[in-house]
Amino acid sequence: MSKSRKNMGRHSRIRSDHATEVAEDYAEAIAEIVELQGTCRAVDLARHFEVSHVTVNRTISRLVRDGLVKTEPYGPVALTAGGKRLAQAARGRHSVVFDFLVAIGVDPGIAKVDSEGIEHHVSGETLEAMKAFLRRPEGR
Amino acid sequence: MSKSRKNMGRHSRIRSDHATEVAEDYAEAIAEIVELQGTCRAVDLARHFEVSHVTVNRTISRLVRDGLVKTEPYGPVALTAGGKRLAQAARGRHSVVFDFLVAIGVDPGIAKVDSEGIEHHVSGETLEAMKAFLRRPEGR
DNA sequence: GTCAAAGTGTAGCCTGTGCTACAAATCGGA
DNA sequence: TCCGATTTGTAGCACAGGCTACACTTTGAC
Repeated sequence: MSKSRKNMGRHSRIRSDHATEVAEDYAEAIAEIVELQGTCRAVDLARHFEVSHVTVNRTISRLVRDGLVKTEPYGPVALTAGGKRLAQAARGRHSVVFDFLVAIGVDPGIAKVDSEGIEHHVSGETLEAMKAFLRRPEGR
Repeated sequence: MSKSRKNMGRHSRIRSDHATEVAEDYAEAIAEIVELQGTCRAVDLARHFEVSHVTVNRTISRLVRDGLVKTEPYGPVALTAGGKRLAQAARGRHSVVFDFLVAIGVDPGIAKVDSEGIEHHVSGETLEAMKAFLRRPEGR
């Protein structure tokens, strides 16, 4: 991340936000797993994302470096305050996108997959438009 | 691309489709530039995506390798038949997503940026739902 | 308590996408 | 025609994200 993200143009911003996407996905997944199981281990994330534990390991290192996650050798993975904030924000966006897709008639199974990809590219304005749509009385 | 994409799970598929996204973006951009200027040079793409010409160069090499693009040393960049097909498909999806966002009330400027990110994550089913929405008589 | 299974860490490899710096080619205008 | 500006090519670096192979801890069943 040599440029300061703020000074990036639209296109390069779109491309280089992959790191952020990954961070959001991980934060969301960790929050979810902790909620379900009490703690989250690396192997849970490996299974969740269907990648090797090595990849998870290094991603977690980056998240630790970026202050989103706490962990100890051979110990579980936990979100920091910042990580929790990120997870909650991602979750909020995710659920709006999901509900929205279902509202326009997409099958929930499809909507689940698509919303995971779409959520990272939805601006605040578009999210508001989706929320507004969901508030319409006519419904779907 | 060691795994055959077909055998990938949802999550890994989502992640590893970045190469495809880039290919679609380039195909779309090349088609657009050719339409506007007659030919497309590497420098046009560099300006379009706001990346260095070196990055464009190597990306084009990959597209050539993948049979989407034709080019010669110091020559312009042209799409192969496959590249044109990809460009057209991407363009179609892009315009549906853009029109859809505008239809639900998103500012066109915002919709332009968001649709570029979203288009790659929209399944055929979701695209159909968007098209169906656009066909509604009530309009927005 | 021991030992195997499960989980985690580390080394080393590949590809993709970004860059700077420098070299070579092409093209236009004087 | 020639020279400088533009464009393209190449070398080499960094980092993210994927992997396999192998080593080491933890944990649980016996």
